[in-house]
Amino acid sequence: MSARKTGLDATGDARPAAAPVTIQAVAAAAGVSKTTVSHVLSGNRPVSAETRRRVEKVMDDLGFSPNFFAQALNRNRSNTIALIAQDITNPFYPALARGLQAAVSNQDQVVMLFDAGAGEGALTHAFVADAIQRRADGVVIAVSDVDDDIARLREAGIPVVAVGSGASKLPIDWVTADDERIAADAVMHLHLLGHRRIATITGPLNHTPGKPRYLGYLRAMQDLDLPVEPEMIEHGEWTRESGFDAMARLAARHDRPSAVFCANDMMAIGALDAARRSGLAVPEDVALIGVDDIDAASLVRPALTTVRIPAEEIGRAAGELLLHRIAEGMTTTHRHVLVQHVLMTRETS
Amino acid sequence: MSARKTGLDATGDARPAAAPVTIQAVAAAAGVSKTTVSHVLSGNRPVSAETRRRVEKVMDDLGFSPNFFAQALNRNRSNTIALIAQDITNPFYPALARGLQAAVSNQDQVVMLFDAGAGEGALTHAFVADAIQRRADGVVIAVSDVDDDIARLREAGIPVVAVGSGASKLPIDWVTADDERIAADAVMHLHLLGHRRIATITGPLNHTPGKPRYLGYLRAMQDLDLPVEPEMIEHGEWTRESGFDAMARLAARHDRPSAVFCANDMMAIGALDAARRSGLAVPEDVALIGVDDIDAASLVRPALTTVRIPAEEIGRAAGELLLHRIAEGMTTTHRHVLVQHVLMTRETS
DNA sequence: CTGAAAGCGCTTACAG
DNA sequence: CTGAAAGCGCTTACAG
Repeated sequence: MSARKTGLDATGDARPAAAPVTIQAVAAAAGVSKTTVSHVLSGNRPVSAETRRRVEKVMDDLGFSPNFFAQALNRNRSNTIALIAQDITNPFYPALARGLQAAVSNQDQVVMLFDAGAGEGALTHAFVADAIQRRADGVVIAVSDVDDDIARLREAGIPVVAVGSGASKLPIDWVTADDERIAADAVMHLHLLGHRRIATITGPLNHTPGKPRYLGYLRAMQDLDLPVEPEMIEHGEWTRESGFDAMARLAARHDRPSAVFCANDMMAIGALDAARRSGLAVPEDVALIGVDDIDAASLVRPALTTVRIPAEEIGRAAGELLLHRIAEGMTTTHRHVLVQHVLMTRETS
Repeated sequence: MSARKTGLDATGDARPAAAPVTIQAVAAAAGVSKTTVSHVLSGNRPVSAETRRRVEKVMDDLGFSPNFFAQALNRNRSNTIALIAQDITNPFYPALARGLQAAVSNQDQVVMLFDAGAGEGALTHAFVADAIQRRADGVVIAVSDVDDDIARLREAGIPVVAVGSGASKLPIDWVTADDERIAADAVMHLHLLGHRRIATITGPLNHTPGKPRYLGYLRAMQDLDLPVEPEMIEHGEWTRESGFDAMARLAARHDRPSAVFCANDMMAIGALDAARRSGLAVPEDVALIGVDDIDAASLVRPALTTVRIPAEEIGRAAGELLLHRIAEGMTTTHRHVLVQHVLMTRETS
């Protein structure tokens, strides 16, 4: 660690931890049984107003807080939801986490965060093991290609909802954006603006969301009776550099496109640089549209037109699905939610 | 929720949850006592190789996984660290979370995430109550002005490390960036480039890090024997708009600065827009430097020179401090870590 | 409306 | 090297 310590300071008072007060202590002080204390706590059984008041006062005076583990051991419920995220450094996941927290916290659920760090599947396996061992009430899994992990969770009897895995072959609750429609809507938007020669810079085609966004482009072009030309299809790797290179190639053509649908914002920002480098004005010479609405999309000049994926809402929906599933238990029916995207028209189109 | 459901599909198999296998069951199947099973699990007592092998095989066959709550109830340890973050939507916090996870996960600790959602203190109080109730082994608190919450945690006997609270009056472990030096180093950088007329756009001055960054500016100007002129000090609110406005005012002066230290990147990006709007070339007419190194800093054109705060390292340091504190118990000495920032020289200076 | 007692699934002195 | 038993702090039939 390249940190420098500034040494110690010794002003602190070190009170020993307060004596842990148990339900037993409360019962004694209130002159009732543990049973009764437990019931004023849970409300599972009527307690006379007078007794209740007395017990509550004692709890307050003693600062009683029921032991979470003892409760969980009895109820066999952890009130904890695990979120396994692909890469928390990607703003999509924090927003997802926030929505999830919002949806489940009023049910007294807390979220346990696992960040796979954009790494390989090994970490995810470990996280799933943790979630099982800690008896999570449910897990939201926002990592792709993890059917085996999902299966393990279900064997352990833990409800799962997958995010962004319309791709999963497993019967399971999931919520995702409609990537194919996102792409189609982006193309429609360009078409409405008068563009006919529309290119695309795709992501990797073997995975979600690269593939559905590509298919959406194709579908829209066909629906609009626009010719799909192989020269108008460039492949990127989600990165700014790959977007730059792809756009440079398109710009160099004598029959260059008048508009480009980029499958994400990073590539679109790269494309923006390349366009200007090639002396093309945006949007006059080429219009550009991305997907995601990352922070930088609105900070860049000209500000990027893009399709926003409501990550927070996805998190909220995932939380609601999970709560349902927890309440219902495993059944044979599964819910799927497609969350609505929104077109953010800015300056590049 | 503005989502549309696509209905249900009914392909799933709904295997009932596997019968929970206990230590008792393992003991029976292996022909030993629970005591022995417990010890092969914990390694707290020698077990003959032969017995150990047999028990381990049974555990494997039965898919035994010890009940986390029963363990926690006995050991009085949750192996859980709570992270209370100001606003997980701000990229600083996810990076912090990642560093924290990295530091504590090899000690079998898991992180419980609480996102205060940039909201007021009420939520933080609730989170602290949760952390206490769930018997977190420790908490990292990355919210400012929460001395009362910190006090409650200490009363409950829970170790705390604060992030970014050099400001706290409490004797406590903390880790933070050296905001005053960050500002001073930024000014030094501009000075080295030949600038003498250096302005600043500050953040709010009543809090960390607005105040220390302002003080660092003052200190550096004095150290460099540069005059501190009130006209060269503009106050912003961390936002892009406030940066824009502040820069517009500076640009309008006949004695405008040749360089501006902006206390964060958002304001610097606003300043960049304003400078160009005023017909000033960056960095030829005005040089600009920010703080944070948000994603957009390198995506904007010209790319923003800034000072990077290593959030992930802060998280890692906080995790290490916390682990220490958990191991040592409350003592009267406290550790403080100042994490090293790094100058990212790009195109605006 | 209230209690005594069994039980949740582990760990850990105590004893051999 | 191994076990029987008490105990961690709750919840919940069962009984009154």
